[in-house]
Amino acid sequence: MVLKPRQIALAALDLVDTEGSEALTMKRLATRLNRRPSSLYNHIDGRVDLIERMRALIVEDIDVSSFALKDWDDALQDWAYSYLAAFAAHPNCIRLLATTPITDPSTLRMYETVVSALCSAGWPDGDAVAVMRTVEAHVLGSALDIVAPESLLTAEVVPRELVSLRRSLEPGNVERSSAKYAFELGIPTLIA
Amino acid sequence: MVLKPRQIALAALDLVDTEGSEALTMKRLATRLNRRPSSLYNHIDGRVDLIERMRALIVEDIDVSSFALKDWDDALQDWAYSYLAAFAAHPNCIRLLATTPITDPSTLRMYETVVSALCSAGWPDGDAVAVMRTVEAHVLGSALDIVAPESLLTAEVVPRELVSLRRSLEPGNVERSSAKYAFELGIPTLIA
DNA sequence: TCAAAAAACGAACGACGTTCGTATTGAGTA
DNA sequence: TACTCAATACGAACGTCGTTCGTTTTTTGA
Repeated sequence: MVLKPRQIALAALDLVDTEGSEALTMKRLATRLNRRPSSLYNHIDGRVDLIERMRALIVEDIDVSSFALKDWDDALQDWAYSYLAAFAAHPNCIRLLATTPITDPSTLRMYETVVSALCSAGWPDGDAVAVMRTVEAHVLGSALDIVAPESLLTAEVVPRELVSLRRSLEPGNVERSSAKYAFELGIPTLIA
Repeated sequence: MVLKPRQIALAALDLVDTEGSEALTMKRLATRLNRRPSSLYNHIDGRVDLIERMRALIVEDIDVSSFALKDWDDALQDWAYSYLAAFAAHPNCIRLLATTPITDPSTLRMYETVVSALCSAGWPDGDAVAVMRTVEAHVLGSALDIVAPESLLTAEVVPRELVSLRRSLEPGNVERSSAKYAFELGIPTLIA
């Protein structure tokens, strides 16, 4: 049972999925792989490299095929949906990835596909990446909100006096996600 | 020269503003205050408490007065602008605050004001907080993008083959911010 | 002036990521 | 099958981090 970098990243992904992003330590990861922390460095370049490999695994699930088939606005919408779904499948990873500089080649290749399509559709060079990142920022924000509403704003910490906020945080807000989808759906039309 | 918690948070804010979020260590912060790390614990409860105090300082600059004066949609727009401006003034703090659970009372009070106004305007309890967080997510995403375009996606790491992406990342994309503002301006109307 | 409270300090702790030298494993070849 | 050499696993160690504790120093206020 030789250890491959991809297996390490998969184990890390599962670790974060099941125990949260703060559980991602070399020690705990090595334990899951029946190794010692130092052994992992024979396969990966360190923690940030590990996170970039996790990013690559998630980005694998993002579909960019629409850019070759549809108009830029429809394709952008498909991309946003696929992007959202891929990150929503690994909610605990979002904050981890959002705070690590992107160096993963496959992610950059995805960006290239999007920007290239936008440029071909007539968008100026400077604006194409802006459009893409605007959509991306909203997708990431939505993903954070959809899957982890209590991660940043929890009902327990809200004082009793803030009645409106408390009432709104009661568990009856699952329909928020559909609102998010509707909102996200409006993005491309808005840019157009 | 007695040390007050607010001064510590202000020093931390300046430290992160000038040297980046990774520079926020107790040692470096204490050095700026002519103290030793352990001394800080006589005034603050630890690192997360410190970050919450930094959040409070930034939230101070967010204006919610419109909710008492205007319709909910106009007020929401004013709030979003003010929110964006407050965070854009401290770009290096955004990732720090976005990854720390919110417990700061003044921030929660701001949320209460927003949600309360939305509820008074007829929004259902469950949806009010969703609307607010949707706008907030977009504001944070935009703030990250406007002030730190190279923080996550830098031109240096992009391989030579990805020509469209490289071309789009050349320094001629300052006008993106105006696009962001236009985009953000459309949010309330979109929700309506 | 002086006692009590507040604050600053050094030392120490455990956890973390990481490096290094060495032992062990495993794959390919004689 | 036996051997060789590279790949891999390992323990020990390092420096940094946040934090705690007991003690000393400073500040406060009566």
